[in-house]
Amino acid sequence: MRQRDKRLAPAVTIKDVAKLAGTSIATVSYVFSERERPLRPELREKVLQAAAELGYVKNAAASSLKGKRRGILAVLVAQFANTFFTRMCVDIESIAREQGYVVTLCNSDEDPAQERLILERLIAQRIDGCILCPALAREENATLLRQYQIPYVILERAFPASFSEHNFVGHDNFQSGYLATRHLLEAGHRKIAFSGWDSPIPNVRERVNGYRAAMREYRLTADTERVLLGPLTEVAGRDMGARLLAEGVSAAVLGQQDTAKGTLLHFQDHNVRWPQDISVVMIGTPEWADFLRPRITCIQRPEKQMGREAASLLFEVMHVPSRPPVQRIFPCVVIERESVKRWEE
Amino acid sequence: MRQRDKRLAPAVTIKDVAKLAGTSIATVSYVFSERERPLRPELREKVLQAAAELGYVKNAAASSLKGKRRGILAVLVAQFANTFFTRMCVDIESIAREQGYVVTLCNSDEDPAQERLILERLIAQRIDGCILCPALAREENATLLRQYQIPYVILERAFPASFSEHNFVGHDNFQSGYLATRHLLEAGHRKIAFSGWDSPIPNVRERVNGYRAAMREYRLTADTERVLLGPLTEVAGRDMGARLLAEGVSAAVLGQQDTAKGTLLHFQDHNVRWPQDISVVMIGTPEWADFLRPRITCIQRPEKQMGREAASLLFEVMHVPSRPPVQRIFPCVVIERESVKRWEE
DNA sequence: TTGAAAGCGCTAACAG
DNA sequence: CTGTTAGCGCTTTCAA
Repeated sequence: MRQRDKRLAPAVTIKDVAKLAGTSIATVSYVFSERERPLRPELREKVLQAAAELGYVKNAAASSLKGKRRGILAVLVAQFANTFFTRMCVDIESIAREQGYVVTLCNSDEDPAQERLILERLIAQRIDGCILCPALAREENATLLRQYQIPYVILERAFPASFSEHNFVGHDNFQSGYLATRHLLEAGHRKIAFSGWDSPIPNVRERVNGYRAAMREYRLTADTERVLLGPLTEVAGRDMGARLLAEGVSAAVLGQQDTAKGTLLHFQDHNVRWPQDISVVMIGTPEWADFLRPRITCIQRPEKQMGREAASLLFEVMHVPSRPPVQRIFPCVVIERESVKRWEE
Repeated sequence: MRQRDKRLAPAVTIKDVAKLAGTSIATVSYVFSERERPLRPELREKVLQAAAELGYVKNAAASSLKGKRRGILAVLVAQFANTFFTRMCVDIESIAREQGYVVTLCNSDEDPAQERLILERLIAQRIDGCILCPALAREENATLLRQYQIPYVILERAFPASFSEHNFVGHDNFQSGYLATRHLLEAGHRKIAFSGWDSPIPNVRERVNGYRAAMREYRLTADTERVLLGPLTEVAGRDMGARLLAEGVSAAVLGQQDTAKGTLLHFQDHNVRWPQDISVVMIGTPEWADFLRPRITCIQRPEKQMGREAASLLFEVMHVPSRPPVQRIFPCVVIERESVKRWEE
């Protein structure tokens, strides 16, 4: 009676079901548990009946108290609205669901303090596992996960100093820069610039290294290199567009898709045509690229596979927490289109 | 000792903290509870110390057992990768975080069965509240939330038959169709088509109604109306592009952004120029529209405000569950650009 | 086959 | 001020 005073009727519990079915709570528990236990079929039926009648749903939180899994996985990314992440998340989510987990998708918005706060909340929820794409690629918060013994996988952004200490899924940034540059070199270009995000994250730096390596292979010395970096904004990208033209290069690697957007908008607004005026290769495959004509030659990262891999690696870690960390790096491919023309000196 | 046999060390609990601080578990509980209780400052300090030393984090699941809130809010959308939803989610998430909640973001992928499964999982987690954008605008699953007394807000897709029975936040679909059409009519167009998604969702139908209403205001009879609908794919959109041209209209309302993408790609690939060859107004503001030249006149929906409103309405419902349902409909605005030319008969 | 009962980690009377 | 204790809903051992 006192309970009825509350605004909400209390949720139906195992006890209510047991009473209605005329059995004990243990029996009800077993009916809804994964663990098998011999049970007279008609009793089982009665329990199921009663549960359906009352609309019983097992309380996962209570269940977790007794050492059962919580049924929650977290995915914490740094740039929620970035399609690169969104695409991976879609697959992570569907795999997790197949395995009976709900996924909590959070956004640190590239802010380590925010990320820390979110992780603390997630730890308070006693999540079963976490896929983390660390804000600004900072390691400190990953340590939290380790400290609380939560199985986790680092996604896409590695910690160079302790690379092999974490489970990791990412793509080969070096290779993406290398492939993009080599593609231009093979087309005869020699004055090639690289533009991208001037970030604390090693990813773009790795791409720059790939660019440099390719340049070296063609015996191009350091003084021929042109690396333009700037903040992660459209405006900065536009600015890089202008600088790219001022540099007088015949080709450019657009090394990061958000800044590339600004650069290409600048080109478009100033009647700079590709590949006539400048040849370009972009790292990434944002949706807006579908509208560019001529179409842009891109370096494609295998987002779907990466998402699937991150999820299955997480499950492996959850099953065998003592497993030594593994790192899985995915290669990229060149999607050749019409933004590169042959260059004859 | 037996505990140590497990692969994972057991999480530190209130008991461990109490022991180290040399106090009772009740005291520890109060230190970490929102409820105030007079407490000697130095004791409080000792508890905090001990907790920090052990790395104690309150178990939200256990806490929820005693009627405390769980600290989880769910957002379940039908099209996870659609920027319209993503943008709203970003704001919902940040508001929820301010209030101390973790947001679980799920994707039903426009499949009611999937949606039901997810909702059951969420109910099992005893989420504190839910924002639901129902797959195919079907009502059946919203009923689940009501049945389990979970505070909820329906987002963006209304149930016409029982509109006022649910808390709702959405934009004015009728008005968006109306404004788009009137904009074209005011520019002198009379042969105007409407294209969009042939969906079971009332939203696009409402937009069509808006289109019709505007046409009527200009004394255009039903036989001058041209409504083209098709599936939610780029290919279907391209097809609509071709049909739009075949219809010989001078202007079109692109009533849904995913099909609009196909239509505009078709135009682009067939050298159909806007506004020279056809004037267009699009409902929606997808990111790719930034690249279209001339720029497309759009109907903008206030995504940010809608997200914030959905979140705050949910909090209101959570505080006063008995509150009669309210519906909040947001108006749209015309963002005028260069895709409409004056039409002289 | 089934049930009784002892907790899981935490909250909140209630008693000192 | 602070500690004791009875649960919250569920799992699982042990006994019947």
